[in-house]
Amino acid sequence: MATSNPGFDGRRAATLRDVAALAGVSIATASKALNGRDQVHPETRERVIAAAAKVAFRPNPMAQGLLRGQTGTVGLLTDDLVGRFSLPILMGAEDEFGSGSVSVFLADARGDAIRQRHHLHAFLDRRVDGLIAVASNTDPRATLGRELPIPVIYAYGPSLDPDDTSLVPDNVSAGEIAVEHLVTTGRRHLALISGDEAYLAARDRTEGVQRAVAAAGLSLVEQVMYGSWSEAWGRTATRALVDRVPELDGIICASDQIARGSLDALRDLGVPVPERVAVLGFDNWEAVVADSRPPLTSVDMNFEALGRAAARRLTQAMSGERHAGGVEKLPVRLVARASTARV
Amino acid sequence: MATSNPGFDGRRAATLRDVAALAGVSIATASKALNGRDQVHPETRERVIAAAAKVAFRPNPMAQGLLRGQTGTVGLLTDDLVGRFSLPILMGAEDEFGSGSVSVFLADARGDAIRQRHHLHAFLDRRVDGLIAVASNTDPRATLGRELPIPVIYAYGPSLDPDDTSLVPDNVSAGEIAVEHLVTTGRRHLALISGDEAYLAARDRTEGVQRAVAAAGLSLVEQVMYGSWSEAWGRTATRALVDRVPELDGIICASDQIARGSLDALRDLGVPVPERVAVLGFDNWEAVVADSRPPLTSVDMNFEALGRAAARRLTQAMSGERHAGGVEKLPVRLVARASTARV
DNA sequence: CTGTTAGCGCATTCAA
DNA sequence: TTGAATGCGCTAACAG
Repeated sequence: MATSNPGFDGRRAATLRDVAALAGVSIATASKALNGRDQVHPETRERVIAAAAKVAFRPNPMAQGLLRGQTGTVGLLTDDLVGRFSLPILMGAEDEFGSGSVSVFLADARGDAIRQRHHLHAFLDRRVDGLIAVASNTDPRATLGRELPIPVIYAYGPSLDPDDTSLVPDNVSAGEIAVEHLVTTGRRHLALISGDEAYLAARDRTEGVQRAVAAAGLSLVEQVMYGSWSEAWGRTATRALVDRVPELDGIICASDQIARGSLDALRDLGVPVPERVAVLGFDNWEAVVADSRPPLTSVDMNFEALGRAAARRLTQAMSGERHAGGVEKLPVRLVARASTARV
Repeated sequence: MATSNPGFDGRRAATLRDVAALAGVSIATASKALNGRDQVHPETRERVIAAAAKVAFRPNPMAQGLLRGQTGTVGLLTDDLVGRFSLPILMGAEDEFGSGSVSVFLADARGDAIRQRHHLHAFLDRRVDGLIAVASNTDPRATLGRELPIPVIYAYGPSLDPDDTSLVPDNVSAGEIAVEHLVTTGRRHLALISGDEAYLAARDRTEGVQRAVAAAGLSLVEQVMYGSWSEAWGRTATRALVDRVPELDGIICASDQIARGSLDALRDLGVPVPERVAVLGFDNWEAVVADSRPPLTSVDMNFEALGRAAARRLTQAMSGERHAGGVEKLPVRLVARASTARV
């Protein structure tokens, strides 16, 4: 009769007890059978497995966690959930973890220190096994703490504490790659329209550009122009450039948005791209590069790969590997499109 | 001597046992004291609280969860983590939950059914208390399942199952609001450049536009133009429009990107905006509306509010409130900028 | 090979 | 007012 059914009721999630009862064995034996321990008769194991399948048994992670002192979760603490930059990183990390058996907690501090502490403590209270801190820009940032009981990987914006482990895109290399591409495709009179100088990303890209220009035996046709990250700045700077430098044949813009502004200005001025001037941006932001006229060559910062790398690093650290710490720069890549096509 | 220290060792997280030992009471008493149960001497309570503070005691959520059968976690299952649309929703939800005591698991299925099932089961295995499913567009989608043991809220893309609870932006209303704004600011000869007709969002916005145009005693100067969601389509359609309809004085574009293309085309053609033609978009995508020439009026879909609403709904459902299910449409709002300024 | 026992950390009986 | 005992679901000793 139904009333004599001692265990599984169909609504509540099945427990090991239900499985054991159904298979007619003890809880311990059921556990061993399901966990692949030897010392279990093959036939018994089969019965248990069948019973588990029948009631759709899934071990309660809280019980397992309580026992082994681990939760199988990690925290993703971002400062900029809506931002274009931190998001692909976050996605790469989620992707890397999600394919395994760790689950990812998400929290957005929005660049606010109070909220950051709040979420950090929420994560620690939850007993996450590790943490990835994703910044909203590449400027070095305060550490989350030196004495945290779990490993932390900083992604995008590195920690100021050299003992922490940080992964960042190589913006200097990005600048170099940009120049090399333009030089390779025959440009000689290059200008750089940078972004907001307050950002390390702007200064790093500038450094890379200058280094590669010098290495090519050239020099920029005009002093580096710093401004903002906007299309408007790209337009303004480009108009000034075209005015002052007739021989100009390549414009490096420190972001896709600036480049988009530059393209629009050149169009207004009747300067053909790429025939007379090549234009190149950074970040390879799909929404901008794909639909601009012409499509925009851009340096992709490989954010998703960065996120995956951070996840792998964290996994290593969580499994006990000790790392020296420090900042590791990850490679970037150029995506060529029509705006720099050889003429 | 240090060796006689029975409890807290400084590295391992403090347990209630440590607190109790330090305060010289039993575990049970410590528990009661910290949880505000009465039947505890005020002085004892103080001692316990002090001890807890001293060792930075935080209750282990796995132990608590095991006991009460709840995890205090929810799952956020999105189909489009990088997408502009689902992301603000996700952010709103995270925001709403994060301020409370529930933590948010994140998983991205990328529109893939296999991955979706995988993550769904991962969430269920984790014993999340509830789930928010965020789609990548507003088209109705398959339910995650009728017999799930936890409440689910569908955000953005509604579930096909009418028993499920779904929250979506009101795209029809969005179309109406757009027309009303243009009519109010004196435009009479309106055209609609829509998006990809395969998307419900495009058809809904069209419906709203047509309804409001009729209500204003007007009619569109040209048949609704369906195409893609791109700038290129905005440019193409606009050129055709200007060619065919000299009296045109208002263009409604079904997305900001289309509108951006429209603005660029009008600029190329020498048609002044907003003096001769007003242009309006949808989604209020900051990166597009702010830096376009002129800044673009757009209908904001209030995604963050939608995310927060979904979170609140889920919270209610998790605390036992039964809801009828069905699709609820949430209000949108127009953000006026220069592209539709009254002349 | 299988079952009994113990315990992860906590909250809640119930007895003192 | 306090404390000993119980159990959430599970795994790992150990004993049979």
